[in-house]
Amino acid sequence: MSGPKSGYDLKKDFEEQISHFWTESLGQIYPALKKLEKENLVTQKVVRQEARPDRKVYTVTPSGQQLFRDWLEQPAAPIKWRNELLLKVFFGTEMSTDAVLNHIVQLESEQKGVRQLYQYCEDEIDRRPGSPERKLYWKLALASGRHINKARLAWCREAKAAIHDYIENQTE
Amino acid sequence: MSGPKSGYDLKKDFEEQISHFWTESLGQIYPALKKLEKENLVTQKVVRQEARPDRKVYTVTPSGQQLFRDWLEQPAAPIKWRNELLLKVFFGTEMSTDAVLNHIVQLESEQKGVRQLYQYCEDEIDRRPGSPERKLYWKLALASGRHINKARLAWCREAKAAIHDYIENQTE
DNA sequence: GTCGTCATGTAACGTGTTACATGATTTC
DNA sequence: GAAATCATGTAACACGTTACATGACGAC
Repeated sequence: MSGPKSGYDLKKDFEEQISHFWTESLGQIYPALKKLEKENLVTQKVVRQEARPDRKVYTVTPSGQQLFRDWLEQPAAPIKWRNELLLKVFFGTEMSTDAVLNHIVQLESEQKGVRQLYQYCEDEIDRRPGSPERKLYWKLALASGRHINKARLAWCREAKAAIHDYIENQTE
Repeated sequence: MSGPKSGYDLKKDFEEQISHFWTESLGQIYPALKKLEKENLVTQKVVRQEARPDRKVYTVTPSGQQLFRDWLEQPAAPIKWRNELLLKVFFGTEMSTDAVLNHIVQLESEQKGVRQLYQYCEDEIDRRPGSPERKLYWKLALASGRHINKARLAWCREAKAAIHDYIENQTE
């Protein structure tokens, strides 16, 4: 985000700012930067350091910025679903009800942790420097995660109740 | 799901039953079935048909079922996030507010369509034959989608309001 | 006549993760 | 003394999609 960055810097940015909705590994970033340089979308500058490996700092070129903006305005690709937990719940008939409940309880406690993380992140945004516009969009992206998180927790409650209901009607 | 199936059958099952949280292409399914057969987790049976290509029908072996059950009870892998729309919103500072709003409005109308689809699916489950247990888990998996859908729509409303708010405070 | 469905599969390509390799410095 | 951090990168592998190929049938 804004300003010259090395591949390593980018990875850290991804992790702390947008890991909630996007992940990228170094094995992708380094080759990508090389490719972008070949296409003149970024330029490289080697910054020598003492007692530390050289940093290769990249800056986006005007044509790179143009391409980025064009990409930004194009409609986003739909999300591809790959939710292993739901797949397992779907096949719940092949397990004991306890095993299914286990999955749900695990998701629930995981999501309770996520909820706290979001709270912390939102406070962080306020504390950090940045323009109101920057903060607005950062918060919006976070807010989406918060809504999804809430939805997951609501589902956990509902799912637990539905399974308990089923068990009771079964034993009657 | 239950009973011998061909690769083609599987693809259709994936599409109509679990496409909301899992996708799989034929280019994955056919090689996978071959591999599973080599490992004795499924057996193949060729069913000749007239005026139609032969069907290769696969049945899960006992050891395949055991492995499947073991897999089911193991904790699910966490979801990897790749939400292009949120990534674009996050970089909203590089676009006009209108362009950002466009993305949100598009998501909103898409999700309104999804909402109707979920309603239809839930009615379908009731209409179709199946054990109460089978229906329970199918509905639970669907319910998750419904919650997430609702969360997305709520976020759209919130996001639109936040951006409009920002615009108003800007022009003052 | 063209398109979609049934039914299989391969091959090319693109995407993404993980492990490995280097090597000094700092922290526990 | 071990592990994490800084910083780069490559290579092997695994995962996934798409296009292609075949060929008959039925619907429009």
